[in-house]
Amino acid sequence: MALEHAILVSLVEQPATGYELARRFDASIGYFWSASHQQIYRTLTRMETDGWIHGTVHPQAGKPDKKTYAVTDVGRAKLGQWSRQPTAREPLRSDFAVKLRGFASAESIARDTRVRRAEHVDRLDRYRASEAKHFAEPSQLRGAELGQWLALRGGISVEESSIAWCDEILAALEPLDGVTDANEGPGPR
Amino acid sequence: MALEHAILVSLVEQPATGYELARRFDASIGYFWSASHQQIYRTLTRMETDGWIHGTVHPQAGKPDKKTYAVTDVGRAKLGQWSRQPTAREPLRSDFAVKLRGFASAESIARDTRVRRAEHVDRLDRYRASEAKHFAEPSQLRGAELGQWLALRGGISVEESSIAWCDEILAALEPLDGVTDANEGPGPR
DNA sequence: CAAGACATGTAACTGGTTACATGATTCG
DNA sequence: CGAATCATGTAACCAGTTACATGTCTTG
Repeated sequence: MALEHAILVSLVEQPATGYELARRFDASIGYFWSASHQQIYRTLTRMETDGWIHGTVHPQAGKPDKKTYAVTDVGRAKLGQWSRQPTAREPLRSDFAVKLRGFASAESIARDTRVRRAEHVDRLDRYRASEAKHFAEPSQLRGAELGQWLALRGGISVEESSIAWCDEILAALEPLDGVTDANEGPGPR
Repeated sequence: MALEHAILVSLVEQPATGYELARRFDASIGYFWSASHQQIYRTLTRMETDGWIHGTVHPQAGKPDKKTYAVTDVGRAKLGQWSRQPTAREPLRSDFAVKLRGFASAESIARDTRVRRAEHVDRLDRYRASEAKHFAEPSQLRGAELGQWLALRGGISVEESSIAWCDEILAALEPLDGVTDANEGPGPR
């Protein structure tokens, strides 16, 4: 039920076509809510039917038409309503943690952990760059900007603690190097 | 695709009935992979059909029969195979972060944040208690136990950073107290 | 100009959620 | 003894993923 609201948040910030939205969901808003372009198109259709957004078609010579969506008053109202409602607990689902708990192979866990660590470092860099660029003076922020900054702070916090966790795992696995098993010898990968 | 594997991990640790599993998914393994009892029953049926687990029926006088599931060799093999495969990135989905970013009402965000903070504190306490009880001497851990401990460490790390984030949000909102709006006056709740 | 990437979508499948069902046990 | 809760499930619906489709633009 919340993809719709994530789309509203994004369209309120700036109207967009389905394609542009899809790209925002690969970055920015996508850091907190992921969605594929297929989902987005389907949801946009439903939202327009329901009158939450309104699409304006721009014919393009030779190309397929573009349709830019903007939030209607109804949409704004729905978003406000949803935002004010208490948020339910957010259940976790981490394949990685399940694997770790099962602990079938120290080697593959170490490999996974290194990959994850690199991804987290990458994200953290981007978050920090974004913070430096857009929110140099946090104490001055109000309203929507403050919200954006706080969301970003959450992302930074998550990434930092994820990296720390990866380091903890790698440190714990190190002493096991070579000790663990027989089916990891050299060979094709 | 991973509920099955979470179930395998849990059943390897200790065979159980569907109901017992459902309760484990409210705690322990459920901290990393949530699932409702309906999902669990459905998945157990499929897993038995596929030969990953085997259920033994215990007739009970007056009560409905109990069925205890244990992992078969096939299941063990499947689990090992899955565990050794690289883990895909885990997309985030947080209603809370989306709301924060939309920032419709400082009041309701503060309320949500306080509730979340309390939940995180609660979990953190349980994790820490569990750590103290089961993993007093982490440097001695090996294999499955090490995995369990590292997973728990991840939980602790997530909770700690979530609490810190909540505090940051509350600190940023405080100066706005009373400034924000008109529709929050005293009244029934 | 053919091959690949970009831009925009539909359709089918699968996993997760919500609503309902049924009998036993406990408690006021 | 009736209401609430425990224990165990089925069914229908909805959201998310994967696979496919189609036309354009870029580039070697």
